[in-house]
Amino acid sequence: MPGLFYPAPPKKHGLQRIQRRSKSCFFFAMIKRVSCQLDSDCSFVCVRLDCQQKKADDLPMSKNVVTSGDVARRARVSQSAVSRAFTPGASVAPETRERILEAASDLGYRPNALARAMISGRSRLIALMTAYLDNQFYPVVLEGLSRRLQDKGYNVLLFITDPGDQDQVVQRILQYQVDGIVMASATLSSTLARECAQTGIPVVLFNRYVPSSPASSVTSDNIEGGRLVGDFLVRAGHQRIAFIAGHEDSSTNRDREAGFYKALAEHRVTPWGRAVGGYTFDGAAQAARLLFAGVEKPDAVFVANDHMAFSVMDVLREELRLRIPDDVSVIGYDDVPEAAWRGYHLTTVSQPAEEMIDETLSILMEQVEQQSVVQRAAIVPSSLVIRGTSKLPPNG
Amino acid sequence: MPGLFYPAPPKKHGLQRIQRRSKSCFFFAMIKRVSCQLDSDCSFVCVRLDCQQKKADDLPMSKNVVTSGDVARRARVSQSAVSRAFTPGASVAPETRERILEAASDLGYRPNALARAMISGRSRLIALMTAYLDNQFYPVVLEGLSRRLQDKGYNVLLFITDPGDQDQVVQRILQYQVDGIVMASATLSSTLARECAQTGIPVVLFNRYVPSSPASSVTSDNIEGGRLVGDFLVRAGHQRIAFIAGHEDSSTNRDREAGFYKALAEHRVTPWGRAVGGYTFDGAAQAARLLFAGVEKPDAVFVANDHMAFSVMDVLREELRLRIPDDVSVIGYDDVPEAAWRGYHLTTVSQPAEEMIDETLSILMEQVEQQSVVQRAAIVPSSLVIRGTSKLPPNG
DNA sequence: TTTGTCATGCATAGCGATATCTATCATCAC
DNA sequence: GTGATGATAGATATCGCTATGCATGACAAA
Repeated sequence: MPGLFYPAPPKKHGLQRIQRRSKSCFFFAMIKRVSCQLDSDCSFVCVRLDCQQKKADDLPMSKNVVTSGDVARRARVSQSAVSRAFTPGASVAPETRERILEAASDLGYRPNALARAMISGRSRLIALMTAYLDNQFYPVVLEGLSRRLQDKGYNVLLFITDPGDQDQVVQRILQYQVDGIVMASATLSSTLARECAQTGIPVVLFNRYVPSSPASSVTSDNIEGGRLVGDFLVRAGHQRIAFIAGHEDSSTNRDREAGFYKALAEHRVTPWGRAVGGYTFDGAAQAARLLFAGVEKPDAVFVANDHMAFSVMDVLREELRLRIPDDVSVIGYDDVPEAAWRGYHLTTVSQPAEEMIDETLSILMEQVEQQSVVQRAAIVPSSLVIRGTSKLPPNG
Repeated sequence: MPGLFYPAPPKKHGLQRIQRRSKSCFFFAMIKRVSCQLDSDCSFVCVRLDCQQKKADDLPMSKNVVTSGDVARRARVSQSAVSRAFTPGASVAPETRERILEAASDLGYRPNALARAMISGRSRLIALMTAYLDNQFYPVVLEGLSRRLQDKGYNVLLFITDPGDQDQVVQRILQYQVDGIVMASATLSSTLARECAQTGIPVVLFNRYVPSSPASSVTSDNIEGGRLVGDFLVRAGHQRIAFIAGHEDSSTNRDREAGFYKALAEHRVTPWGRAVGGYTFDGAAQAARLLFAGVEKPDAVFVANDHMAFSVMDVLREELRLRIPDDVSVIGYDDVPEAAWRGYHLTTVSQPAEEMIDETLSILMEQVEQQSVVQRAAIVPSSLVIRGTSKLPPNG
C-alpha cells in the first residue's frame, strides 16, 4: 500500500484518527484494518492515509488542470516568465515568449482569471443590475452594454432583481470584487446606489438618477421629452389630454410628467386626468379602463413608456372600440423596436439607447481605469418620433 | 525622509537602481537627488524607496479592504474560525459564530468570492451564452434562468456573441473557471459545444441540440409542434400552405419543419412553398414578399418563430392588404408575450419557457454538484395556442 | 477506567497567478 | 577600465481565503 506514511510520520503515540467532514466512517474502517494487520502487539503505531490520492479518485474530472507552472516546466523557464508572456507590454525576449506560447498551446493552458484578479485587484467584471426584461427597452440596453463591455475586455455579471432582494444582491456583487456596477432599472432603491458607491466601486445609474448620491447617472432628457409630447398634442388640437404614469417615485416618470405638464401649462391647457400604470402591462390596462370609464373621454393619452402604451392601445381598440388616432391619440416613450411594428406604429419619444450606452461606458471606464469615483451626470437629447397613433398638427 | 532604507539595506555596494515598469523616470530622478545630497564623496551609498508607501498613495481607494484576518483579530479567534463562521454547515460553536458575525458586521466584512472560488474549486459562476435578444423569447429565458440561478446561490456571467467570435468568448468563459455553461441560442456552432464539454465543464444547450456532442440539451418537442400546426391548418381547410424557415441549419428549424411536412403528408397535402427568413425581422419580411409575389398566393403560412411571424403579418396586412385570417392564416412558434398582444393575437405553438428552464437547471445543477458530465436530453411537450390569426377547423 | 466520538479551533499549506525585488549580461559613455 | 543603463528572467512575497492536519476537552460507550 504505497503512500501509507505520507506525508510524514505522526508525532504522537497511539492509534491515530483521521477526520474528514465527509466520509469519516469509511476512512476509519480502512485504518483499523491496516493497523491490526501490520502491528497488532506494538505500542507505537503509525497510520496515515495518502489523502491526496483519495481526493484525486473522488474527483474524476478537474477543470483547467494546466497551470502556469506546467507551462513553465515545459518551456523551461520560470513561472514568472510565463506570466509575463501573457501580459501585454511586459519585458520578455521574443523567442522566449514564442517558446512559452507554444508550450502553452500544446498543453491547452488558459490563465486563471480569478487568480489574476486576486493579485492584480481588478477582476474585469462589471455587474449589471436590472429589475425586469419585460419592457423591450432593457433587452436592447443589455445587449448593447454587454457587447461593448466584451469588446473592451470586460465581462458582465448579470443580476435580475426584484426591489425586495436588492440589498442581498448588492452584497453578492461586492463579494465578486467587480470593477464597476451599472444599475439599469427605473425601480432601484436610492439608498442602495449610495451604499454601492461608498465601497469605492464606480456606479452608473442607467435611465435614473439620485441627485444626493455619489453614483453617476445617464438619462435621456426626460423633461424635454415630456415637453415635446405635451406641445405636440396641444398643437394637434387636443383638449382633453390624459397621462398614464409609471412608478410615481421613479425619476424617469417624474421628469417626463413634469415636462409634459409644463408644456400644457405654456399652452394654458389643463391636464384632463391621470392614472398610474406602474410600468406593467396589466397595470396600464387598468389605468386605461379607469381613465376612459366616464362618458366624456380623453381625446389623447400620453403613456409614460411604450410597454404600457401597447397595453393601453389594446384596451382602447379592442375593449372600448375606439379608433386610434381618430378618436384618441396615443403617445408613448422609449421608442422600443416594437413601436415601429405596424400593428401598433406608435408615436413615441426616442430614448437613444446607443448614445446612452456610449455615455455609460465612457463614464464607467474612466472611473474604473483611474480608480476614482466622481459623480457625473450625462443627459442625452430625446426627440419625438411621429408615427400613426397621433393626429398631426394642422400645419406641420 | 522616513522609510528611505525600507525594507532592508541593499547587499551590494554602489548606487542602486530601482526599476519600475511604470514611472521609472520619476523614481530615478528622486534617487539621484537623494544620493548626491547625502553622500557625494563616499563610495558606499544605500538608496531605497519605501515602495509600499508610494503604492498606498497611488491608490486612494481600495475595495473591500476588510479581510477575514481583520475580523479574526477583532473577534479574537483564528482566521480559520472566521472562514467557518461564513461556511454553512461548518463546525462552529454558536457563540463563537455570533461573536464573529458581529465583528464582521462592525467592520463591514464581505468574504471575497474570488479567493473562495480559487481554493474551493467552485466559482458559483454559470456562463450564459446567447446570440441576440431581439427575439423576445430569449429575454424571457434569460430572466427566468438568471433569477433561478440567483436563488440557488449561483451567479450569471452573460455573454452575447455573434457566431464569429464565439471561440474567443469560450476561451474567456473558461478563464473564469465557471461551474457550468448554458448556451441559449439557435445559432451556436456545434463544434464549440463539444469543445466546451471536453474541458469537463457541464454544458447545457438550450433550445438546440447536437447529437454527437457530450453536451446536454433541452428543447421543446419541435417535431410535434410542427406536426400540430400542419394538422391544424389542413383541418381548417387550407390547401396552399407555405413555410417560412429560420436558419436552415438550426435544429429547431429542422425539427419544426420536419414535423410540419409530416403532418401535411399524412393528409396528402403538398407544401405550397417555402422561403427563408433567417430568424430576423427584415429577413422574414423579404421571405413573405417572395412567397406572396405571384398571382396565386398561399392561403396559410407557418412561420418558424413568432418574432418573424410579426414581421410577416405586417407585410401581409400593410403592404399586400390581405386580411388575416380571412385571406390568409398565419401561425408562429414560441408563444412569446407579444403574441398575446391584441395588435397581433397570433396563433402559435407554445414553448413552455418555465418548464424548459426547470429542466435546464435540473440537468445543470445535477452535473455541477456531482462534477460529472453526462449527456442528457430533455424534450418538453409543446402545444398549440389558438388565437386570432388562423381559421378554425369546421368542427372544433 | 479506557476508548471512541464529536465539536471545536488553531496553525499551516496551498489555490494560481502577479508584483516586486534581485541578479545577470550586454552595451555604451567617459 | 569603470560604472551607468536597459533588457531579460529567476526568486520570492503576497492576494484572501479554504482545506487539512493536529490538538484538546467533553462526553458517551465499553
